[in-house]
Amino acid sequence: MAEYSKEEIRKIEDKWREKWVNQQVYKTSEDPSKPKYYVLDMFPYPSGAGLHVGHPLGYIASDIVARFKRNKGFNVLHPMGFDAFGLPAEQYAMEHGIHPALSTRQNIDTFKRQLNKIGFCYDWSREVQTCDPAYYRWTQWIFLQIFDSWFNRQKEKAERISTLINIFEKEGNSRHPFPNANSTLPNSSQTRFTPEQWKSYKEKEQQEILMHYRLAYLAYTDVNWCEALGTVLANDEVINGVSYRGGFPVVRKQMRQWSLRITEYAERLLKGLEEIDFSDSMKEVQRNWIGKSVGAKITFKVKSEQSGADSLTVFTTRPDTIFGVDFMVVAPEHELVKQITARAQAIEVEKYLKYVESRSEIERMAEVKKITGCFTGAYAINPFNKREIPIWISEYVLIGYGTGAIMGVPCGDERDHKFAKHFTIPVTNIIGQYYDGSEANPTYDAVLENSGFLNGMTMKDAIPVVVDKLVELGIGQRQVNYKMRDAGWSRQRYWGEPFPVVYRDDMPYAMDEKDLPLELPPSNNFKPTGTGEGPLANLKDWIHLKNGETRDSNTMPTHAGAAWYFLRYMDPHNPTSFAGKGKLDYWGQVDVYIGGSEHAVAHLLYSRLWVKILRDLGYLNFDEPFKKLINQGKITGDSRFVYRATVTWRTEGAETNPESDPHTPALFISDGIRQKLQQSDALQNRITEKLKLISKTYIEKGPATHGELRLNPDSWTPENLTPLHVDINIVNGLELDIEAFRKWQPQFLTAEFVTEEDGRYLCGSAIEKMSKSKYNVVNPDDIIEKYGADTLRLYEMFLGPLEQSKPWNTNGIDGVYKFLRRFWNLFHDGKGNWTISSAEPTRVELKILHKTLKKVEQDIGNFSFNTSVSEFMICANELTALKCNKRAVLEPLVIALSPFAPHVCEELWELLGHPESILNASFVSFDEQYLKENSFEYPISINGKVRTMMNFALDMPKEDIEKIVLASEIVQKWSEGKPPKKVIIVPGKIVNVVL
RNA sequence: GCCCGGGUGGUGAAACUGGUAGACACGCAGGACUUAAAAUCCUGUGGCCAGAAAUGGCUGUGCGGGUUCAAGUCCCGCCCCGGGUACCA
Repeated sequence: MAEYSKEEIRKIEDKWREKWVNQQVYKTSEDPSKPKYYVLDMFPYPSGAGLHVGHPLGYIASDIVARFKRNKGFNVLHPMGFDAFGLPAEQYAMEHGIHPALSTRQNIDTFKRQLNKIGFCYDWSREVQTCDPAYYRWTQWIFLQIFDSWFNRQKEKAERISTLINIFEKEGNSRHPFPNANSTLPNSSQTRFTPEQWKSYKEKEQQEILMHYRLAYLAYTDVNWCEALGTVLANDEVINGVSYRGGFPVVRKQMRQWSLRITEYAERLLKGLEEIDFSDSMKEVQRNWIGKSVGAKITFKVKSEQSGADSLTVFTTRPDTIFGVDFMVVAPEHELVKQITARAQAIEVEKYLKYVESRSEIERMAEVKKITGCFTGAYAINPFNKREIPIWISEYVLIGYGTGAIMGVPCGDERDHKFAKHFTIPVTNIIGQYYDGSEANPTYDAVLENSGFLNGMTMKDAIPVVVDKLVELGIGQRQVNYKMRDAGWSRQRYWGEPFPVVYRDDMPYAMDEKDLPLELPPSNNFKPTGTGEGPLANLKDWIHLKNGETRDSNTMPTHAGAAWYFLRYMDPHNPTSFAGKGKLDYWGQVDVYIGGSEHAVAHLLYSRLWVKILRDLGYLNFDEPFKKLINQGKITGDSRFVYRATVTWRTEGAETNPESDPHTPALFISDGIRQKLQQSDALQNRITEKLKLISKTYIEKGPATHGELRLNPDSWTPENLTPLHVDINIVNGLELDIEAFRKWQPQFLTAEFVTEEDGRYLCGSAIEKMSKSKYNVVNPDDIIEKYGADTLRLYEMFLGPLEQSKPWNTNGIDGVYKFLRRFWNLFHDGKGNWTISSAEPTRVELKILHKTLKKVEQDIGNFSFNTSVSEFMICANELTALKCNKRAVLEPLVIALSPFAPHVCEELWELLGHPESILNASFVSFDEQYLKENSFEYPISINGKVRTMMNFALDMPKEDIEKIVLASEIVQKWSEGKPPKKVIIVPGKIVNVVL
């Protein structure tokens, strides 16, 4: 027996960590007799830096849910694994010469060791690693299923490619045109073929046609090419024209790449959002990414000198504004440009196209407000009033969206208005006073004017009228557009899944299933070839097969392995399928998925896509992978800075930077002084004096080689302060431990300080991302060393709402630590002796128990863990005050607390005489009946209406009951028409009446 | 610019569908124990005012209005902070 001390905590935690592993208490198997519950964490990328205190936040939350659900009688699946393919390991390999496979394995070991210290109840027997051939065998297999599928738009689902071939043989592609409007038949500009034609095509031509339909397809696409990384990046990996990793420039380039035809699923991905429980912002981000817009396609007749093209098709969401069209704009890359440009404008247009071509992606993005453009000399004819509308070219119209052409309505669209003003195109006002002549108004409410047959209608109402008319005239139709593009799926990288295909006659063919996995060949050459081929192209023997076939030199993006890992957990060792049908059906959807919001688009969309495809192909019976998503907030670091006075130094007259020499004595200015510096000449002089002094001692002490060097104190001005990150471990609050700082890094050994008046050196602070280079990382191991894992868990939950981002600080950690000791002491006397009693609990004690159980159960249900922790603290305080040590009260509480603090609760549970792990105990649900029987409800009516029901506890003090009786009389009179001035009725405490 | 969040004590934060604002915890102050310190425990703690005291009054949830018997919570306008996103027609 012992007190709850540091030593005891360590003993308890070590003991239980070992027991849990030995007894395999976390091992889960399917059990049809119990309801299932699947709690999932976003699996981590095992970076070299290990875990910091931010990582476990979500894991602790999911662990609490998992343990709680298990105590509530659910069969809980709570696995963990590693997203182990990816760029950083490869980058690291190139810099340090350590193979990604090795560094990844080491990093995973570190992660697992750290995770286990925190006491998570993961079933490690289900661990998956995406870089394991036994795993990526199935990633490749699923890829092949996608490759072997097409999207039947009539049935709105994926089907096998063989069904498509059947259709082609019977009816050609008349009912199933190419999904992509730009696709054409091989060596032709036609888009339709008959069954006879289909049969006449050669193998390669048929394959080319099928490629236009496959859900995983190979095509020349505009890709984001990053020269510095030597690879293609997905749209979401490019931020402001530079790569999200490294910040290198990215350019558009045509390359033959694998893509997933996610656009076919745009509508289903959008609809699916309605049935899943994601946060509003998360759904919004996905909706924006999909970017659905409903409108119409309108074809205008074109009048030009050339006879080539006679029509121009635009996409608009506002067909109601058709009478306000004052110009047309086509994208510079639009094929019509060549065909309609007038001779008189040819030079201008040529010049403009050159200019556009010269603009890099970054420039275009940086200067979106710059208005450029050029008139083609051709006109479109408004079908309703026959007006001639000039056709312009401008880079603000994108070739990739809609039809690559728009109708310009300056009175209603901001950009169109700016364009018109810039090129002095007259503006037609169709919305009367809604348009003030200086700014466009995108209203839907205006009553239309100058709009022919639409006059007098509101814009909202006019939309369907116009569209009907357009359809009737055969010059337009309803059209839905999506911003989302197909997902680029090739990476010129080594450390990823190879594509399980072989090329024959330049066309890819699926590998035989029984030859999977196609293992990543060993290699130490990770450099991209620079020609657009992946590093695997360096391995000639691997790329070129003996029979003349070749392999793909690219690998899949990390999203591939992550797009289905939650399915593999259900049946991780299955050698014959990605997961057995029975197990997939038993575990089904993930009930709760916890992870960061940074995966809002990529990972979550791809996972949703893969599940939808697998479902369409009959492998799954659910359409959405994640029922509920919780985004835990980020824990940010709280950095500390010291401010170094920078001076130049002279060496025989020449000046150099002092920081280049580690022996330069450094002078650091306390933050309080720094803030007053600008206003105070006295302080400035003090610093200059100090610098002069230092410069003297420096010369005396300085190394011989620098004998000529002399600091130049006069070169210092108040602006010359350089902030340096300082290790947060040698700062207490804001106060720097000066001695520790001198020892921290050799160049600070002789550092001097300008301190506050009380002699302390105060640091500056800033909230930033936790990172090694900022010296603000807090390692969970250190917290566990100091307080134990249970305290860490409780404290991370106590810190604030799960979804909220917050800076890490340990200010309140003593509070939860003290709580654990108080809880421990309910079972022990002050000296550590076990003092549990089997006496009957009193009504008050039972009330405390059930109140706590109720709140905790509700709070966990709402993922409101911070208030749960508070509830336990209140409970412990109340029971301590009552000196309650009764088994009937404490036993249910240990179970309730065990998800939060599993180690200490297991220990107490064992001491209470239970040989089985507390994980298998049953959470005692609060007794609603008991709470009801011990309180009564009193209706409060105001002006005759019952406004509220108040709950009163029976054990409240006598005088309070008297007040209630008084109040009840007053309320009675009130309803008779004599309202009191003021009545305050408070459940259980105070009643105050002012007559 | 647009779309989501969010502004509550010295600090982290509670407050269910409008019904005691500040639970719980940190910090701080005072006290107990101690030769002393640490640890622990107890008491107090939004601000202002009155009172010897118990206590009482006023005020208070970013700012300005409104609805209501009652507003941190609902409505209108504005300011600030965080996140996402952007020539998407």
